[in-house]
Amino acid sequence: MRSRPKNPLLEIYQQLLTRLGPSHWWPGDTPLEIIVGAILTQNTSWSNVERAIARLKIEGALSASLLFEVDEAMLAEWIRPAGYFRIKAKRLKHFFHFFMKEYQGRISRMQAQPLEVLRPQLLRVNGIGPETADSILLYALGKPIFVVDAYTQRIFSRHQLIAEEIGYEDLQTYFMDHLPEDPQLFNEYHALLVRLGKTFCRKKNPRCPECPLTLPTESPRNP
DNA sequence: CACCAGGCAAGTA
DNA sequence: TACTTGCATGGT
Repeated sequence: MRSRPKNPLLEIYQQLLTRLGPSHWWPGDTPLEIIVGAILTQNTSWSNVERAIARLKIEGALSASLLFEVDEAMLAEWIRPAGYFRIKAKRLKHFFHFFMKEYQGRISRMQAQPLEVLRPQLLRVNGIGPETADSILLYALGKPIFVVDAYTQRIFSRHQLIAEEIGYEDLQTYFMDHLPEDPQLFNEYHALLVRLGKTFCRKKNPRCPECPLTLPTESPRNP
């Protein structure tokens, strides 16, 4: 009688942590900056987002009241390097309208609300979808929600741990059903997946020849 | 040159 | 409901 296979998700996590080391994530100095970054990075490389954030800092625009008040067209110019700059300016305005109206532009007020209230609220803001909402909840507010992204989906489907066509919520449920509800764990796990993905799991090399991840799925069953 | 990057919403049938 | 398309800059 063989012992129960251990939790594959935890094994993969330990493996990534050992090989890559801890991440120090999300790149952002304040919760507000993390929120802005979460919106700007939609379908966009982080290096482009960094330019936009740098510009916002130069303009002294990384505050809730300023982002609420600033002219949308001017904001668009500031964030131009992040791409989709008109639509993202609109999305930032939508979020900060919501943030001022519901929470007076204060992170602590927002943080005081439970996850079950915040997530649906965020999803109703035009321009905030599941990944952006969850990134804000986890990385800016420290709420225990697992962030799924393109890398998560690609890495796990290439290793045939999940179906290729799995949806966001199902994949998130898969993780959260098999991991302890710990924001720090969710944070580090997602960070590790992105770092692995950036290096080894781009669309370019579908084979992932150098992928350092070895799977716990096939426990050696003796013939 | 073509393709891609830590999505999302709006339009179509 | 289930596809498809627009959005846009900067790196490879």
